[in-house]
Amino acid sequence: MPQVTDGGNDSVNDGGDGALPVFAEQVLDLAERIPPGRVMTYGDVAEYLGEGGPRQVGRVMALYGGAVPWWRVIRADGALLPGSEQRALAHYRDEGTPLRTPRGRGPARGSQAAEDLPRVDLPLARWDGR
DNA sequence: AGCTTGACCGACC
DNA sequence: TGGTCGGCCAAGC
Repeated sequence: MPQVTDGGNDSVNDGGDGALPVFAEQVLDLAERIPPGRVMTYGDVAEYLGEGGPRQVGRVMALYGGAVPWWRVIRADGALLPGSEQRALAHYRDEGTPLRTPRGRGPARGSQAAEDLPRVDLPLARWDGR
């Protein structure tokens, strides 16, 4: 095998299907298979795949998240995406995802943020892949 | 080759 | 309850 002609184009080692890195495909596939009413944290996804870290998962979602139910992948603290909270919240209410009200059950006490955005009840809605 | 940033996480105060 | 610090992994400049 006479030289490899330097193969200038190294990398691109995607599954061969295209411009989508394998890791990204894994993340998207997993995101799609998350059942309604359930959520996973970035760290969980990374741990489930056994590769990369939470940040890499976040990157993939940021780039290709538009093709999957991005609202089912959230941060470890249960906070929703800034700017898309309302959109995600609408999906949660529709899917019946366990939510946790900021404080207070019952009659709200005056001091409260103008919006009272509920957060996802992670311990309850967390999906481990089973 | 090195530095900065990012849809992050966990520990600590 | 919430803000800060360090660590992790990859991409962009």
